[in-house]
Amino acid sequence: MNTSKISININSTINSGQYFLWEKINNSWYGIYEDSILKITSPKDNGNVTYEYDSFPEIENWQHDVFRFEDKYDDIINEISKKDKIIENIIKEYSGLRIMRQKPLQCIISFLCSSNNNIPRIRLILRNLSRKFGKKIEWNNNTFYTFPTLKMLSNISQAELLQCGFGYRAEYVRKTVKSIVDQEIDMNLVRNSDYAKSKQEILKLSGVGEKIADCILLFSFDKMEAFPIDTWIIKLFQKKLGHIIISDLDLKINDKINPNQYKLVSKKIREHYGKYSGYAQQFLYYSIREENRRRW
DNA sequence: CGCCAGGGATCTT
DNA sequence: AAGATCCATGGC
Repeated sequence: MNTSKISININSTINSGQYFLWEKINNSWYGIYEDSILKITSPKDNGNVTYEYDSFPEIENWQHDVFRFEDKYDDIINEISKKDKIIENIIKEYSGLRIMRQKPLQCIISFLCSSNNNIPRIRLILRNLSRKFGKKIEWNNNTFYTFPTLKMLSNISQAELLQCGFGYRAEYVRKTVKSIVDQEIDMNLVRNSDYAKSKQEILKLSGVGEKIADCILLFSFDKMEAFPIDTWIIKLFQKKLGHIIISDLDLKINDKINPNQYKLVSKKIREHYGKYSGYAQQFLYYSIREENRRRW
C-alpha cells in the first residue's frame, strides 16, 4: 500500500460514467482490474486529499496506470480552460476530475452495453456478468468477482447473457467476442495508430458506432482527442455549446444525430479543444449530469 | 400506461 | 445516401 498527493478527486473520477465496475464500501472504493481488486481509501470524503492505494493480488503502483498520472494534468486543464468560458468555469468547479485507463476487453464490453441504456443498469449488467463468469476473490471480508477473460466470454451462451440483462445487446457481445477471438480486428493497430485509423478499425466491431468507438478509444486506447458525443453532450450543444464551437451555426441538430452529423460536430469540437478534447468532454459530461442530478 | 436511458443496426424511401 | 424504425430491460 502506498499514498500519493497527485491532484485528483476520487469520487468524481471513479463515479462519472467512464469505468463502471467500482463500488464504494465504507470509506473505500473497490474496482475490478484484470485479475486484481483495486482499493482506494480516502481519509476525507472528497476533495483533493492524500489517498491510500492498495490492491489484491498486489499490483505495483497501479494508480499511475489507471489514473494516467503520466498526463500533465495541470497543463492540460489550463490549456483547455483557455478555449471558452463554459469549460473554464466547469473545470474550476470540478477540478480533480480525471480520465481513467481501463483494460480494453472490459471497456469494450462495458460500452457495448451502454447503448440506449442508463448508467445504474449498465453497472448492474456488468456486475451480473462478473458474478457469474469472473473469478471469485475474497478480500477484507468482502467478496469480489473479476471481469471474465476473453476465453470465458467466448463460452457464454446467448441465454446466459440475457440472464445477465444484456437484452438485445447480447448479440453485439457475441459477435464482438467472436471478432476478437478470430482476430478480425487488429488490437495492435488500434493501440498504435493515430485517432482516425484506430477509430476506423474499432468500428468494425458489432455494436460499436461513432459514439461508443470514441468511448473505447478514450478510456482504454490512449486516444485523448476522442470526444464521445452522447445525448447529454447533444443537449449542451443545442443550448449553448453549438454557437461557440461552430460560428454562424446553420446546422440543425435534433436529439438524435446521424453518423454524418456526428463526424462533423466531432471534427469541429476537436478543432476547438485540441488534442486533449477527451478531458474537456469528461468535464462537460460530468457537469451537465450533476446539474440535472442524474444518478451514477 | 408511456417515457427514458453515455446508440447502433437494419429496413425504407 | 439520408431518414425512420426497431431493439430488451428496468426505473419512474
